[in-house]
Amino acid sequence: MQRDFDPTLLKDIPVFHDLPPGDVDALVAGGKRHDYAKGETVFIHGDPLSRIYIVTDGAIRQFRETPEGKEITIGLAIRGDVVGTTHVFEPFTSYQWNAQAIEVSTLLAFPVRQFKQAIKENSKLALNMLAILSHDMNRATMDAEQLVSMNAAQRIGCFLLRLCSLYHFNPEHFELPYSKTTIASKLGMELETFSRNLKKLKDAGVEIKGSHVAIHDLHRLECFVCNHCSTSGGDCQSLSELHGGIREHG
Amino acid sequence: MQRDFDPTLLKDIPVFHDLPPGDVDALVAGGKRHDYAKGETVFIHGDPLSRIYIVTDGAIRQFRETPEGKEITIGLAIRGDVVGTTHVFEPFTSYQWNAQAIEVSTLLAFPVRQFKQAIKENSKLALNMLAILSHDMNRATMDAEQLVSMNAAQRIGCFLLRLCSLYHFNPEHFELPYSKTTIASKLGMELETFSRNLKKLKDAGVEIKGSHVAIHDLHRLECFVCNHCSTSGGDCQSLSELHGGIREHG
DNA sequence: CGACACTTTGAAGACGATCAACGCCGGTGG
DNA sequence: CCACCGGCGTTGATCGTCTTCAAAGTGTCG
Repeated sequence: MQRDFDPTLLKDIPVFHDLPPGDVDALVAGGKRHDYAKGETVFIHGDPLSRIYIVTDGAIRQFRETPEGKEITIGLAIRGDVVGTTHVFEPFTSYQWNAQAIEVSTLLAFPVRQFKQAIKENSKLALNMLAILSHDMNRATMDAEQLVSMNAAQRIGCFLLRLCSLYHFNPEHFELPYSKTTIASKLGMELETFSRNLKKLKDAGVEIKGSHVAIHDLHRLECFVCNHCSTSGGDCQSLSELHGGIREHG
Repeated sequence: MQRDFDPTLLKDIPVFHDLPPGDVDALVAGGKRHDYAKGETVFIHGDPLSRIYIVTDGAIRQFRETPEGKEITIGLAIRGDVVGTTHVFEPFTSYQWNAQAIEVSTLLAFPVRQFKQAIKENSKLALNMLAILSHDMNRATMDAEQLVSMNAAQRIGCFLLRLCSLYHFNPEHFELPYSKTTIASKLGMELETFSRNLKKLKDAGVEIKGSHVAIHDLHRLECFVCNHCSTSGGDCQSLSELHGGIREHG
């Protein structure tokens, strides 16, 4: 059971950041590798809360379903992210939402009880979790803010800018890492709205064909996203400060 | 400096939960009591990040301003809540939003550096912070979810239900703890929209006159909030599970 | 080629934002 | 005591945005 994992899977995982190798090994020994096919379910809302997961490869979509069946994407977790953290310290006995692999994915699964215990005993681990949660919280706050303050086209623009910054994409030429359906859901809009608003982004110098994106003029897109500039014609130097649209990932 | 505080101010503060009294005293000795008048500013976006605050009395509104000047309420902090936590573990050097007292308020202010150090040295304190952040994160997630899945009237209904649960109000007869303007902003809608939708809540058996609220039929309001029931005519037993509308505060 | 998932497009309607005017109330000052 | 004012909330009319339903287009993979 110990060392099921390709050690490279454990590089640069924020949860383990700065932890002595011995600690990491001990933790990992208590985990178990799970592999998922694209579309496979990790857990569903109401399942007994048994494990939390560290994503070492692929992408996991977390979502809730409204009573009418509409799916609301809560978050997308990729390599290095943790799924289920916020469940650990709440008195939940079941998962509060669904998680599904949207790509071929590899997760490390840890029994909740054991992971919680590890956090209690290892203060460095606890600090890492605090840093992760703080960061997630700030992102959630910004996402909610954008939901009420920006229109669909601007949210998409923000998303693209953030993608470039996060993954060090070349703005002139990159591929969307998720399906448009997934992105639309994550941005809190319908797929049709997403599709239609891609045209509006053309005015901001963004071309999207299939999953290929070309941002011809970064600065123009930044101004487009920041309403102030579009109305006043002025410059927009502090977008990242204002909206976190291109802020760096921990 | 030590013991500026009425000791009752320190009862039931989640940050200090289960901490040995000695630890609490030591922590509090490093803090400073700040009092604010209604409307007074605690800090503004861009101020150097110097302190985090524990609310021991009153209410603090945290908000950002869009470039056009619209204010977006990020959260309302009341007795026991912490303001600025998510700043501590991020590489910010300035506050990322504004904080303002919306009532006469008392805060305990702690220098960020010192508070961070305390968390590093006191693992129980770290666990408390983890619990708080987890809880806030779950709330933020639910708020964002409601923003995209419910209409204005339903969000207001949810808010009222949550109020009753949180403060143990009698649904038949209670007063809004915040101004309608504040509530509307917190729910991500305009004051006019809020005002208009109060009428729609009448259909769900809710009467609001001034700041006085009377929910005549809890169950009907819960069904109103949960679209499933309104369309299918069915019962709605698991609202709290579904939407957190009436979930308990840590 | 054909099946299927994904995406685009069109038309209609619901919803909330915005602008503007008005009502209500508590406080201040004459 | 009354007039005036400012903060707060309500109401009405209009407009833009997003959702919804329906249909057609595109791509991939067997």
